[in-house]
Amino acid sequence: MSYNHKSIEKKWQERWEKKEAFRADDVSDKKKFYCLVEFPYPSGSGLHVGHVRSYASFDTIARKRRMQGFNVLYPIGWDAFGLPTENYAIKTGRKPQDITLESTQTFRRQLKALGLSFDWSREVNTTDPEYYKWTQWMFLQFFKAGLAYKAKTLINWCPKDKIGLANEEAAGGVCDRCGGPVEKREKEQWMIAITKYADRLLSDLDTVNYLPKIKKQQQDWIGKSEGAEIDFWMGSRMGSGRLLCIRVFTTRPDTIDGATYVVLAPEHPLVELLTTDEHREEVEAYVAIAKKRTEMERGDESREKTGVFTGSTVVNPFNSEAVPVWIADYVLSTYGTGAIMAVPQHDERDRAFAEKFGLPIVDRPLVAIDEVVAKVKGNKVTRYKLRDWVFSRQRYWGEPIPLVWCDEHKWVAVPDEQLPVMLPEVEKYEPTDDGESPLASIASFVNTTCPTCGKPAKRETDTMPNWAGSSWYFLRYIDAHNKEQFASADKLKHWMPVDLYNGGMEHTTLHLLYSRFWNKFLFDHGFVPTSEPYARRHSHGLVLSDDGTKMSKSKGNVVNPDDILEQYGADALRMYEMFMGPFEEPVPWSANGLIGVRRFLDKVWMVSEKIGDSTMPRNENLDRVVHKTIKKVSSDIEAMKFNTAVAELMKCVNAMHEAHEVSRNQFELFLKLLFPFAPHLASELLESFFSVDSLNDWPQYDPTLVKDKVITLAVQVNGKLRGTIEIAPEADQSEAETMAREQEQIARWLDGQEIKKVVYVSGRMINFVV
RNA sequence: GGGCAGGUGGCGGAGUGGUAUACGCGGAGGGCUUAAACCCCUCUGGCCGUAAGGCCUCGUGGGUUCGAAUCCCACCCUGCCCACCA
Repeated sequence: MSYNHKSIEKKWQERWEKKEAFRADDVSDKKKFYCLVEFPYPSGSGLHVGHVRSYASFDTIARKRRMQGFNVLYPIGWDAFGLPTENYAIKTGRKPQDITLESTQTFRRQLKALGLSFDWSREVNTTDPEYYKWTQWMFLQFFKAGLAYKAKTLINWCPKDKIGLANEEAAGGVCDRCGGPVEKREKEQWMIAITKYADRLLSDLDTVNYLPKIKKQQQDWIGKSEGAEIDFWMGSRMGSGRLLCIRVFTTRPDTIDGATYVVLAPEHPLVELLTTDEHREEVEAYVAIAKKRTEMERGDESREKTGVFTGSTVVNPFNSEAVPVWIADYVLSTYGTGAIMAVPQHDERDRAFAEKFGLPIVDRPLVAIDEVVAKVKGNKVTRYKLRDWVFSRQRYWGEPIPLVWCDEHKWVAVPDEQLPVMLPEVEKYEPTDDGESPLASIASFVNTTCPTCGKPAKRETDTMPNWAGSSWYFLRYIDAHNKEQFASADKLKHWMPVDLYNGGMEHTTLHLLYSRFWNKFLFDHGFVPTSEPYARRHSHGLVLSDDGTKMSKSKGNVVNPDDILEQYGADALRMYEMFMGPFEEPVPWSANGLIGVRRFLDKVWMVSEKIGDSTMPRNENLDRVVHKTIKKVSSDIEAMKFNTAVAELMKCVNAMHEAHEVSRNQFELFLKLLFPFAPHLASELLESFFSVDSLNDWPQYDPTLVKDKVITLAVQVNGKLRGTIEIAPEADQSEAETMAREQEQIARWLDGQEIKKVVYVSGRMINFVV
């Protein structure tokens, strides 16, 4: 017997929309609960079943919280700037604005068809000028605080996308966007000094509740290490008469006595000066090759160590021994000082290098760190792996950076009242051949006047990365239509921090770190009330294709939610995605699994047809089942064990299905538990039998009913199961022992044996040790 | 190479010191039906046995324990993340 999901789901979605049933109150006596899911990038292909897993699971929590009397904020919006839309625009000759509008319409329709309880009145879109006005304003706060600076740096350059990448986006030497290899290129870029916050981003992890693996990954990414900088001086003056020194960074100053050579990164500024004439040719050839190597190649640890001698020596300041200076690409210019003291005895890489080039390996005693640092006049320093954030993109589809170049006043901020700096319409979206943004070729955009002196000036033509808009969207939800401020202080104070935040593991070191930093900066300047934006962070596992691989358009194994909604309904899809496996872990899609969940919902419908009247005597066994279900489902939702919560609901319905009669009260309790998982069906049945108004409380279990009167106790002999007995749970050992011995089966095993010990665990088992 | 998470029936997975395989899928048999679908009932880890019952089983091998999928040690394998960070 199948229920009509189409009419039921449509009816309730319309009703919720009309009533604005999920609108959060900015002023309320209720306790607030801010429940956040990462907002989607509205791609042309529509919603992915992976989105559904995250949104449906958190919808369950949001709905349960509302029933529990919380004032719940569960918002949604669009993270719409970025390359996929721009590349699609280039390919099709359409405007990114039009493509984005179309994609968001598709996503909105699909999300509404899932019956998710988002507060649609707070929808935000990062490409809306009313939104990016504030992204630009926040960038200017960084600029005014001296945290945004333009620097000529070696950047990761993707030759295919013609775009500079942050280190985080170029991990492993591969472009985060297109998967192609990344090159090094020198470029003037806007940078944001996230490293100034490295220590706080690390230590404040102690104040938040993140999944342990998320916390660990952030710690590793920030990569704090304590060490010392020590100068190795040249023994004699160079030809110019200057005395040179190499400053090395080491985390092991105590091993300095065993430092038998020094290594510079090929990009180190002293390479030129230290190379003697007879080694110049060799050194220059090596440096040229090293520069061409991608990070990927240099990062390949299995690769044979390479290097070259400069011809110079410096003095180990601890023991005054002369040590040779080498150049090798296993030393990175971007970490520490770009120079190391090599201690083959204590470092595997140094050892491999020393062995290959016949450098001395000496075993010498360790020295106390403080003693070394004092003797060699070094200084203790803390270094981080974290790099500053490359904030410029030579691309069209992003927020224009609101700065003006004036020859007299250098970089000048666009005044607040002139924000937003609107993204102009252009003919072509491709970056220019020299890699500049398409905005650079629009004279009417570029040419302006200096806000300070009024003389002719030029606008910055780079745009921001799409991590900009997503770094503060959770703040805008709080006051989405405010024209005077990004959000009012009162409302921020009411809602922040986010109580629970869910997203993918792939955003742990990008979005999550950036947005924490961004929020901390705003906090330091008095714009937001909390130092940390998210009190608790969780992550969901990928929904894989049924063959266990990632779903991808190119492989044609993408499951379209529209087809599922049509055939099985929103409740079935939502519940199946919660049932398919543990929330945090990747799980393959299974069409059969979906059918199983739909059968369960049909069974709920069938049970409704046998609901008795209120004069029926109580079926106490079924009462017990219902109250156990209340207990388990409640705790499972809190622990985000949605899969076992669904299993428990299934058990309950199976019991109701088998029972001769199901009372109104029993069924009502069950429907309340079902509501956060399958809100349409539960609402429909609640309305026909009871009232949807009854959804203003979450069922409480009766502690006496969740305890069984009689339990099955396992009886073991030497730890092996030999039988079971039915007994009261509170029975003491002697009762259980007597009863067990009466069992013929058990008596046989104990016959003629000397019982050394009896172990009794009340409610669990009794074990005879013979 | 390092870190993290894992390895349980034919499949997705429950169970983290006390009856291994909850729940779902799939499969077998039966019922309903003119027939099929839906639905309902029973069975469903392996081996031995007519049965009662016994033995084996949670990647592999050891250990701790009255008792181990669960704790410890070693090894093998898979996934994810990081990867020459001095």
